[in-house]
Amino acid sequence: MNVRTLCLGILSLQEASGYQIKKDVEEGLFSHFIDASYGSIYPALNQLTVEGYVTVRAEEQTGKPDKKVYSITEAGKNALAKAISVVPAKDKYKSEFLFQMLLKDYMTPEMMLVAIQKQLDDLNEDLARIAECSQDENMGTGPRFVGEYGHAVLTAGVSCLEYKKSQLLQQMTARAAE
Amino acid sequence: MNVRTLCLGILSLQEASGYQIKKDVEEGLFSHFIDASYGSIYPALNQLTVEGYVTVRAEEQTGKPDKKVYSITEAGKNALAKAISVVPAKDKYKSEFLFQMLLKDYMTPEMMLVAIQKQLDDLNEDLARIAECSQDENMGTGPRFVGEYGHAVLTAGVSCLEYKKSQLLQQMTARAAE
DNA sequence: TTGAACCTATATCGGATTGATATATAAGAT
DNA sequence: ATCTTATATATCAATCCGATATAGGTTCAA
Repeated sequence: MNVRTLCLGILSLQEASGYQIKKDVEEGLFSHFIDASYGSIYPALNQLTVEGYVTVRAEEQTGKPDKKVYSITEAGKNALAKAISVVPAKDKYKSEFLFQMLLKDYMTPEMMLVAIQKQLDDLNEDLARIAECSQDENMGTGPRFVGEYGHAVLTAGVSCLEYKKSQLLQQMTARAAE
Repeated sequence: MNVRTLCLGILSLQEASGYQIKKDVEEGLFSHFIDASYGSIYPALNQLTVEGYVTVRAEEQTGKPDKKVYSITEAGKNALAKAISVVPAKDKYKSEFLFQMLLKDYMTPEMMLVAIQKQLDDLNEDLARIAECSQDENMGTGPRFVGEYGHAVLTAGVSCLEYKKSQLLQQMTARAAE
């Protein structure tokens, strides 16, 4: 799945500027399973415009720079439906944290605690974001599905790490008492 | 975390060829949280050799092509310890599946079922891989930590999807009965 | 027996993507 | 006054993926 399809997907839910799309993938419900940078979003929107899958209109704003608002066309909706009606590729998950834990013999217990706490903070931040999005009563079934899946997975990660953290703290105090 | 650090990490556990590193990343305990292609592994190994962080030796094999076995040096171990003693970057998770579910209004129920089943198969495949690795009694505490975390998260995903799948099947039979 | 399919092994390259940076405007804080 | 933060678009070097090329060896059924 490339950034072009990602943009079509977001624009199928609401028209938006490049900046807003970036914000959606950074802070919205999308944030915990999608990523894209300005360097890929802006070229993608330009290409989609040329291909006729989206239209642009410049919108003046008071107190803010003008923005280009992109809207999906019928051709774009067809292209989107076609692009997502495939067997999904396997999830990609990259974790610097787990890589560190795998090599924890090279780390001090203090550094390990810092890493675990960072991971817990990250997971709880995502959970808070999902909880916030779930407030919205008129949320569609799609976002609800994604939110529930995310909640289940993140909660399991938090539980596991809270346990690991307590174990580590016990070990550290035991060692300090010697 | 770049591919150079990844290679150093793997070589700190065992000496290996570029091909073996790729296999580890694809099928080993690493597989569900790390990814790297030949196109990044081979250049990384060459660079690490020049930098003096690894050494190479050619090894002849009967019945197989010769291989270049890479070993980590003391300088390499120091560089590794330094590289992983940092606050870890946030996990990156990309899911084509969740993107599809978010836009499920553009999909048929049949296609949705296919996607959910694919995701279940992927999760169960990872769980099986972890179970297989956990057989090893002399597994260090690092791999055990990672295996337990992976097990917790993946199991939660499977439970959630099994429920979603049963709900969808009910809806489909109900609709067919009309 | 032969050739199709598959495994080990290294290497390269086009194209996609990231992360950082540049530019511009304006609100709000100190 | 000046600093930080937010909106908004754009570009680019460095990195990385996915596919492909090459080459020798094994297995096994037609």
